[in-house]
Amino acid sequence: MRLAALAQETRLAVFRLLVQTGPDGLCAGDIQARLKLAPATLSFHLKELSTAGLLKARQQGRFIYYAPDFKAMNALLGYLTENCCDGGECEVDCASPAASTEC
Amino acid sequence: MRLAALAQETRLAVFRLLVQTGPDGLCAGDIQARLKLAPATLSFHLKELSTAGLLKARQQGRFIYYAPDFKAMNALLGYLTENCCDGGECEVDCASPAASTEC
DNA sequence: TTCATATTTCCAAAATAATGGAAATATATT
DNA sequence: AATATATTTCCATTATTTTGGAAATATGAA
Repeated sequence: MRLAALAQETRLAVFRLLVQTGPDGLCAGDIQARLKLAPATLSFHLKELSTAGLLKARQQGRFIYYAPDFKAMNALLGYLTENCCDGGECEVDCASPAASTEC
Repeated sequence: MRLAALAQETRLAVFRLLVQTGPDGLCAGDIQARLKLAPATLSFHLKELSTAGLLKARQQGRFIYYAPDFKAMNALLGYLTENCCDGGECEVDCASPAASTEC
């Protein structure tokens, strides 16, 4: 479950760091250094995020680079508003979050 | 943490049911009947969602109606894409999820 | 091949969260 | 006041998740 994958401080920090970094991503070691995590801990969370489909990994020599899967991220955002107000019109501002146009 | 509040099957089911129902919401008993939850269990999750700021409760007689706080929901969606690609332009489609215009 | 570095897997301990029965509270109706 | 219904709180049990040390694996460099 993707939401669950993001619903954990450490994993959210990892994901957001990668979102901010962009498509090139960061290798595990860099993430570890930036967020000060034990290797095993980071590895666990990277696996969770990858399994959830939120991250894409690519090996480059000894390094493994992780980057967000932006498509998956979008799907997740869409999911939350799906069928809002029973599919009908609604006066409430339940779409187009401010940041969604800033990317 | 709002994400964490939604990252639990039962709570997500409750929230989505309420999103689909709209601003009028449903009383606890109706939610309970629809999702077949033990009263104590539902109460626990409603409190989690409320504490997270995702639900608004209004008492009406003996009943307590719960409805989504759509503003909070939007803030949450925005949060995820915040600072995407370091604030710069990015070719990746990391905004405007399909469903966000359908509400 | 040997050594160094990057990352993961294994595993067990610790922490946190979910569940639901039973009792408590709150409101309404008679 | 007595009774009925809606919902919550209390609490103990169970289930799940997180953590990180140590060992294993993988890749590259000398």
